[in-house]
Amino acid sequence: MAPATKNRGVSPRLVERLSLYRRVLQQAGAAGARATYSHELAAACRVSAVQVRRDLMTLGHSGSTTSGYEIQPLLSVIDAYLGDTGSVPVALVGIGHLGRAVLAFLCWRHPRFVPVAFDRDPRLTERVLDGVWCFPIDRMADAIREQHIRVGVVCVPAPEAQRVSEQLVTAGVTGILNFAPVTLFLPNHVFVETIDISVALEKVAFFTR
Amino acid sequence: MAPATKNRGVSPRLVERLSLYRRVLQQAGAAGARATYSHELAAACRVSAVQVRRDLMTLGHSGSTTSGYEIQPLLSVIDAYLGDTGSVPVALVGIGHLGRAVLAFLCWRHPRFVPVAFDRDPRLTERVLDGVWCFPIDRMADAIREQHIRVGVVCVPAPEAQRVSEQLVTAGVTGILNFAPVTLFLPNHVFVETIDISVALEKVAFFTR
DNA sequence: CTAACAGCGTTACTCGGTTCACAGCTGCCC
DNA sequence: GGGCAGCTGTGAACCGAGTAACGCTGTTAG
Repeated sequence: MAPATKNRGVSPRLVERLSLYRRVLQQAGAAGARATYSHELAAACRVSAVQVRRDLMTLGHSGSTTSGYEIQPLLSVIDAYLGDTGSVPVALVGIGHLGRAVLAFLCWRHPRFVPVAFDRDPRLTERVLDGVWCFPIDRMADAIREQHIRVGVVCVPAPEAQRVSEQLVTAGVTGILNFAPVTLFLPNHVFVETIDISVALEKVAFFTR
Repeated sequence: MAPATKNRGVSPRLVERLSLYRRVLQQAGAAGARATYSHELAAACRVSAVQVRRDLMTLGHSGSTTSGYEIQPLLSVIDAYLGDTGSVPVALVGIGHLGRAVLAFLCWRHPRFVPVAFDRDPRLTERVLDGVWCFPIDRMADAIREQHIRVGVVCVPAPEAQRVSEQLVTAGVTGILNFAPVTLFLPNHVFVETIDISVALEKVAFFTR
């Protein structure tokens, strides 16, 4: 009755942790480290050490008992598992403050994801933002089809989110990161991850006392 | 080893769902509905119907067999449970695009949360944004203490997040919503919720295939 | 040399959350 | 009026994620 996740047999939590591990390992590697212990990686991610070992076990990766895990090979394994198939084009809809925040973040900090931006407002489009050309939204479907874009990011106001995401899906997108505080109703084969700032704040407010 | 949650005996998932229920119920009520069935509420939140009933059971609320749950009383119960103690002041640090997005969202869509904004850059402060006065960051500790602010939102770049959140905590904040892609190390009594856009995107990219 | 130690890999278990299944109730239709 | 249909409430079963516990291996100190 809640089949929002066609998990492909993989736990989303595991993917989240692997993504965290990867980031920490990249930073550690850039800082000159060559190997890490499970408890170090665990502490850096607020996770238990056995959790790290178990996760790496499911990846089929083994470390050495003497110096822990070598960073570079481990990174390769994680990349392979997460499917690091080169750059990933992303359709970003909505260039308000939130959209621009995501845009800047992707361009400067996450070169793997290559965004293409769209907005309804003609005052925001037909120009370059953070090195990305912004299209009017009626060009969206064509652009998605031409570039075989599979991932969409929805940064539009709540009332437009459903319609925009439907357009994304009909154009070929199969995974959506949604920032609008609404639940999207889309075909089951589409993976939807909603980041609901409102709910998150309520949660913090609740546990803050 | 990962005691980041001092759950207070309550599951964070439950709080998230209650927050969703509340929003849906408010919208339904504004649309003129007077009562709703568990399966309707469930569908609107992408949850199973028994989950809804069970959640409401833990709240001690009962619906009627004939017409489901009356919206107004149910809203009251949820409000009471989530601790709707009037307005909640929020310290928002970092007025870049992300910060302004959160700011606008709070001011226009979520009047319960009353933000006060801070930034390091003097070009952004000493003025009004979205009806909120923006202070330079060296006024932050005083303002938090004076207004007894307990909730903080961190929208600063990753390298500054740790330092900023430490300042928030020493000034009296006990709950933080963190948007920076880093893991914060703070005293155990502080509740931290991290929204990691980078990880979320990786997850979508992974399950999109 | 060997004994203590530290870290990894793995299995068994625990625990919390979700779902199943069913009982009870109420209105409706024939 | 009696059965039927549909909803709620809830004890019990189920499931999966995380954890504890333990054996193994290599390292170090005495």
